[in-house]
Amino acid sequence: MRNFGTMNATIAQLKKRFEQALVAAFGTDLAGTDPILVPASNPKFGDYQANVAMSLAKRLGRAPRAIAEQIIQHLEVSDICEPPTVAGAGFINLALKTQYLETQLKALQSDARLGIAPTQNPQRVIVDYPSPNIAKEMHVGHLRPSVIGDAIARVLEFLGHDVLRLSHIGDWGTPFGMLIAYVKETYPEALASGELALGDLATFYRAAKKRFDDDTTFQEAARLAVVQLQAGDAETLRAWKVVCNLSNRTNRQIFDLMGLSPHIQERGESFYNPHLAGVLEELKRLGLLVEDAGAQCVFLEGFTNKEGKPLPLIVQKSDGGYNYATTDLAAIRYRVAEDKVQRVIYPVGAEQTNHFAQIFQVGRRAGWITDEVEFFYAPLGAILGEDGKKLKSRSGDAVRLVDLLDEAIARARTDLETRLVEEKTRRDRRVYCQCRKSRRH
RNA sequence: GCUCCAGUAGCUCAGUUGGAUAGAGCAUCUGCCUUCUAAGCAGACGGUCACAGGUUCGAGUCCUGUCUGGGGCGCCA
Repeated sequence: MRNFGTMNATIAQLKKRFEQALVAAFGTDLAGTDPILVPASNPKFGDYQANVAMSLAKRLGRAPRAIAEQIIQHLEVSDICEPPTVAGAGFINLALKTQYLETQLKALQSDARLGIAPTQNPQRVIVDYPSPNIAKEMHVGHLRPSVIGDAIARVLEFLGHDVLRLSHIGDWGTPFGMLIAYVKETYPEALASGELALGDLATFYRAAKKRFDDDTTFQEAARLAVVQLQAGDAETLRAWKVVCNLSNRTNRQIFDLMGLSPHIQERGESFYNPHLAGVLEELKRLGLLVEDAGAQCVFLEGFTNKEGKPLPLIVQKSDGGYNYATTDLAAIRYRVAEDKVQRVIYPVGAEQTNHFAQIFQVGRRAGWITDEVEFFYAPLGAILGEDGKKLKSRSGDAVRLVDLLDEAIARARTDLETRLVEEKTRRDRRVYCQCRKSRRH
């Protein structure tokens, strides 16, 4: 059951009255009949309408309007509504009494919770927060999951749920390998000193990406760096830690700028790293794992490739590395087994619909996701530029989030100042006019 | 090729288990506020709900097909 606020309580109350009226008018056969009470389709019909008379016409073998008339003869709602009326094909229209509304509104006004009762069955809920890859700066794509995720978390918390805010940051894996390989190759002194301003890192990232795209031997070096990272190589880990700390500080500043909850916990890909092998083992034990072209896969039901063959979800690459899907599966397993959640919400861009359907399917087939726990993917649209395409900077990269926020704040401030000046001018003019008017008399 | 999402007024979108004459904001036009390049108020205009079938007392809503746009589709995240 949902928890009822005041307006919902009104609907519940009216429904009860209708159920009583239905029994009084037509007998106990109709006990428990849904009165189909909904908000009025148009304000001119009042506040609520009951559509049950039409639905009963065939069953009772009588005209809907006659049924409606008989219902309202037995309907006792005078403490809440004006006298009900029958209209159209057999609609019963209800208008709330002004005095009833007054009483309700006054009650809301004096209630710190605005009439919203805490939930009857609080759950442990995880809300997935935007997961920037910390090898890169946050960009415009992180805005929506930030704001929407935070809003969802606040609403659930207000309702009385135990909300765990987790940022599944990309602090591991391929982009890091590329970066580490590039730093090792081009700026070994920065690695040794441990000093890297993030701005430099962003530049490094672009240069490394170009290097990665242009040179196949460098791609190999990057992949090797990932393996070294996952194998726990000391120097690689040192470089990794420096980058993590810098990046986390910067991201927290951006979170603060957006006014996000201070209670966001970082639980990134590195957190799940020790659990990945266990995920593989369990999938293998369950008979879900299949080797294909050197990669460890789970073949999916309902997903096919261009040739119509079942599509694999790759959980271990042919080079031995793990990927996005593996970490997400580890997170699913951990959240159920260790966090003991009843609900997990992922506000993530809509383009990942397939990915979530796939990992949820594997999670269910592995027995981690049961009917007792709800994994909910909340797809989000993208923020588009004026050309209707994803918002890009002039150089073609995604717009940096900090730039976007700075500009938004600057524009809002300019707009506010303009309005304040206009308002003052208007006030002065009004005073002036009133003076002239009063002088005339 | 397969698959997911979307298509409602000029624009941006609501439309709650299928219910009344499909709504709102913006834009446009008209009028009002007896002095304002402001602001507001009132009204008007504006729809084959992408298209074609089907289900039924009734379809924007459910089913089937078609068209258009967007996303995704083996070792990125």
